[in-house]
Amino acid sequence: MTHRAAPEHTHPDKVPLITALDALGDPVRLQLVRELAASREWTRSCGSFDVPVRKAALSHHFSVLRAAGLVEQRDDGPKRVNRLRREEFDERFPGLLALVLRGD
Amino acid sequence: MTHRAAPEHTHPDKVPLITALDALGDPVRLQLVRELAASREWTRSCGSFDVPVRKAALSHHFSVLRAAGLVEQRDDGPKRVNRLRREEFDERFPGLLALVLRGD
DNA sequence: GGGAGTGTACGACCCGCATCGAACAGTCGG
DNA sequence: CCGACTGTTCGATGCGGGTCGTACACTCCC
Repeated sequence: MTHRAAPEHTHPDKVPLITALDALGDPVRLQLVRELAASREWTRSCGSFDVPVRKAALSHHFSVLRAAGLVEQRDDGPKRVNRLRREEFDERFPGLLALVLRGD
Repeated sequence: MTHRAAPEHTHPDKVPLITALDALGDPVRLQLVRELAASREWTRSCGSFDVPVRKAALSHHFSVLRAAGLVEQRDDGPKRVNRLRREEFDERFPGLLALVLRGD
């Protein structure tokens, strides 16, 4: 046994607007979302992102992104791979994700 | 003479996305924007908003909103009246304001 | 001119958050 | 079974942002 505890997710439907704005209002998390959006689903492990923070902080940021309904995670061997919740999040906050990914 | 110094404004065009998200990611400022959106332009003075902070903090929040290109201010006698920059801001960040004003 | 009203500037305080290092848990491959 | 790798958790730290009180500037009206 000894399964790893599944990460706690929050569906975008239950996310207050201010939580979403707050989650996206951080440079590191914004970068994570953008980089994740540019990758195929379930291909990026947490440590594979180009952000200037150590893994402890990184783990924290992913926790915030999960709580904001932006990211879904799944265990894949020793790694934890990620997926951007495009459709669900966009249905809850139409256009917000598009705005974030619109570069500039 | 002794004109009052005109408040410093930033046009939405020059506002980075993260600045806008950060400005809207605060409960007090979110309330200010919403309340302002529900009023006719140039009718609300800074002190006329129903927020649980004193005027020093209030002044700070309006400074942030100006810097984010969300609010325009004009001196009207002893008061300083406000206007939500709907069109300009929406052109810069399409849909974001709508999202904020969509209540829920 | 004086007083009331409005908003800004300044300094101080404080709480929260982002960060880190280290220790731990789980997984896989040799 | 042991070591390398990945990510979480914990406690500690530092700093930035939100808040306040006070003092100040400006405007209007009496």
